[in-house]
Amino acid sequence: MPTASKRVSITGRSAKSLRLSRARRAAILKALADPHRLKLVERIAHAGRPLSCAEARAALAVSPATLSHHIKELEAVGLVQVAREGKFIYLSLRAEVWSTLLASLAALAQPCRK
Amino acid sequence: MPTASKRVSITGRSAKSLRLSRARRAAILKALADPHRLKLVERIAHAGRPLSCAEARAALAVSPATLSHHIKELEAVGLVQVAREGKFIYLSLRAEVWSTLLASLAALAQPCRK
DNA sequence: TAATCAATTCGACAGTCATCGAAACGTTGC
DNA sequence: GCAACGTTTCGATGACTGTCGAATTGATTA
Repeated sequence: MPTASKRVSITGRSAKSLRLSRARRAAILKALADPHRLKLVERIAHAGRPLSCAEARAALAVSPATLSHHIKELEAVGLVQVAREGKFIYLSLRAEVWSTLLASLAALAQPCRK
Repeated sequence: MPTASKRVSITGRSAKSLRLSRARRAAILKALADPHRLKLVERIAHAGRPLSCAEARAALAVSPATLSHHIKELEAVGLVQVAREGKFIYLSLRAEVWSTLLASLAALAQPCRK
């Protein structure tokens, strides 16, 4: 089954619809599968504005090294965007990736809507 | 913040709504985070009927031992139900758990609908 | 009972991962 | 430049995980 539009550059900003391969879906799910990272994503999503690193640290209670690792993980799969401003960083959710993931999972539950 | 209804017995069949803790959500996501298991869940969902173990093996191309391991993993988090009929087993998706998971993830994306 | 087949369990192995302390990097302000 | 601070990288460690072959269990059939 040949797939259509291929604009999966992770940095694909001007997103209309983007397609997630099963491997990529699994990678995103793996990034979400850690309790700390899931909590972090929740905080970012609920904040409604870019989340500072200090806020992230307060929410997670892990060492700076560990937090940095988790942030890099979420950034690598394209779920979270990292903005740098001088010394500080700010985290925000990539809405297109998130909604595409949800759509993929929702479509999966359909009993073959062929 | 105290949580309401607590009917999370995994075997909670007569489901109205069930609540998933973050830990449980993370556990389910971890179960989905493996490409083989994700593919298996897709096949089960798309089949529209209980999937035989032979079909699962054909779809995954792993050893019986490995398949058994993955099935147990999916069953442990309550995503998949295993029905035994003599020598054979049949796999089906727990719709309530699946829809609850999706609802949790979807709610997460709301920018604090307070 | 014996043989056969589906599925599971048992080790074992290689690879991955979360975690941290310590050191390094980059920015800000003195 | 130098000190302070936020963030990242490095190295190590302990725990977990996917995988398989071999042995086992349990049900069916000869």
